[in-house]
Amino acid sequence: MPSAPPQPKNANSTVIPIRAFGTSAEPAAPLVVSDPCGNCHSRTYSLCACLSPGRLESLAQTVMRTRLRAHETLFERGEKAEFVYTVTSGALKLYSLLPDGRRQIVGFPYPGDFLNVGPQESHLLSCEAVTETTLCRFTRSEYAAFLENYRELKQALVERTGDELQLAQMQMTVLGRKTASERVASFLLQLLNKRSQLSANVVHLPMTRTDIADYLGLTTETVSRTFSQFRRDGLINLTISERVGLTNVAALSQLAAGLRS
Amino acid sequence: MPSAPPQPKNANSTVIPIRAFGTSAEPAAPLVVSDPCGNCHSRTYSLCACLSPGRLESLAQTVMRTRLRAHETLFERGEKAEFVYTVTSGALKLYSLLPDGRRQIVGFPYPGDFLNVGPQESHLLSCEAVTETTLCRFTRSEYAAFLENYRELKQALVERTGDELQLAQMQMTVLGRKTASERVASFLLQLLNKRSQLSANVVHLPMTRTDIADYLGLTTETVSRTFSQFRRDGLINLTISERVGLTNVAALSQLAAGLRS
DNA sequence: CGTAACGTTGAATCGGCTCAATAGATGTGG
DNA sequence: CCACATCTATTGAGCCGATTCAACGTTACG
Repeated sequence: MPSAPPQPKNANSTVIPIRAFGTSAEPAAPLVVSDPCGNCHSRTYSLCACLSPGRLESLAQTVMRTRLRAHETLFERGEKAEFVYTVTSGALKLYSLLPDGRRQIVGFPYPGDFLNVGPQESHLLSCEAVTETTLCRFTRSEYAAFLENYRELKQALVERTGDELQLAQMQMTVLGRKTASERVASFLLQLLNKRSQLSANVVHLPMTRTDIADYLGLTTETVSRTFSQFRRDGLINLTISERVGLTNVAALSQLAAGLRS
Repeated sequence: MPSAPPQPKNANSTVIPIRAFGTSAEPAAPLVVSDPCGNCHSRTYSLCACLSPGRLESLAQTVMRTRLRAHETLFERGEKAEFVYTVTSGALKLYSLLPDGRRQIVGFPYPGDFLNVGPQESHLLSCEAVTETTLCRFTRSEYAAFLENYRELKQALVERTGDELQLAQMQMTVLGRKTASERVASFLLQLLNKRSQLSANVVHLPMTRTDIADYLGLTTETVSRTFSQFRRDGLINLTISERVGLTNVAALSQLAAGLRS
């Protein structure tokens, strides 16, 4: 592991090393970032949103901003869980693998999402970048100290984790009881509510069909066929494979809820 | 709703009204309980385990112990979420329903489990008793006050919620990627690690085959067939339908992990 | 008993999977 | 710029695991 470059501590302009993790051979160059948290796009909807400017600044002192290129691994199942992350840009996939290679993606962490907040010693899931992704990284002890000292942060964490649990429970319903087209419709609508909107009712699909399939408990072929069917039915507009226009959100919503064919 | 009977406040012997909720017509009679928390079987593994005797006692002042008969409803989707519960005995099912009646059970809350901890205003899931069940009930404001005053409780809650999120993620893998027999094997092993053990390697199945099916994303018929197959293969011993002896835990574990036929 | 609810078993069907071929997109080097 | 390789997405044909539909067995209870 390369050691971090020296880090001058000016109030408003700090050198924050940005490193590439995982499978990549050469680390990316350090980058000068002024007021890293103040300029952070995801700050308004991440956990940090609950912090006052002063506390945010003290957070900025310990944070290590990191970057992953597409397909690089952030951590793998079984590794010791040393760090805690917030996603600031890009997208990740969080998944579990069965011994024979079957994969279940349990979520696509997006900017503002927190990673690895559970109390477990080692990772139970693996995580890799879907696209180029930047994150804020804390050691678990730094993180624990912040939680102890900043009660509003702990409160926000409780609420956030509760929300994620709810999301997981909804996804269990998708996986256990919905048909292929209901699953795909649910997925598209989920993205529409996730800041991944390009323009009105147009969502970006940074993940491959295989990723979508592994998230929805289907195969690539079924996902592809379902997209084609939706297009034929006038529910979506699909020119590039990673750009979907939802032309009939009402019908998609009904489908996702199980109210249609 | 019947009003609660008067409640003398002796230190060691308190009248705690026990009421039946939900669909039942007539409420059960109040019951005198001495030292309700000290005698509570689930105390050692529920959230309360983190509290000192003194704080536990102050908790006992505000708690309302309640009872549900089998199949009674604790709450339904859409209802205002007024209360927070810990299960002290029995078992519940927590589920979501699609408009056409398809059901997904997302968990079977057992003694020690917490219910309704999320920050949401109204219930997103429904919950009903599998067997006769007793719970401790707090209003959300009492609960919030305890969390603010007893930091160890909030910490325990963070950890507990994180654990549940993990469990939900594992269940997503079951629902999205496992075969019928892998699902049933996973379920049996999950129960084995859940204090539902009757004697060595014998688990109690208080829920119906339909409940199991709705938890595993299968049909009753498939669950039943899989049990029969397991019996033929010498993996389980099934004389009464609600009592399963796991005669070959190693093989079941391999099956559950996806390492066998 | 009779009835109702739950569990088991069988036969036929079907939704989504597997296998296979083609099409499109992206990148590389000559 | 094209030729070629690689990777992803799409489409088709046949198959299979789980469902559906149906019958029967079992248990609980008045």
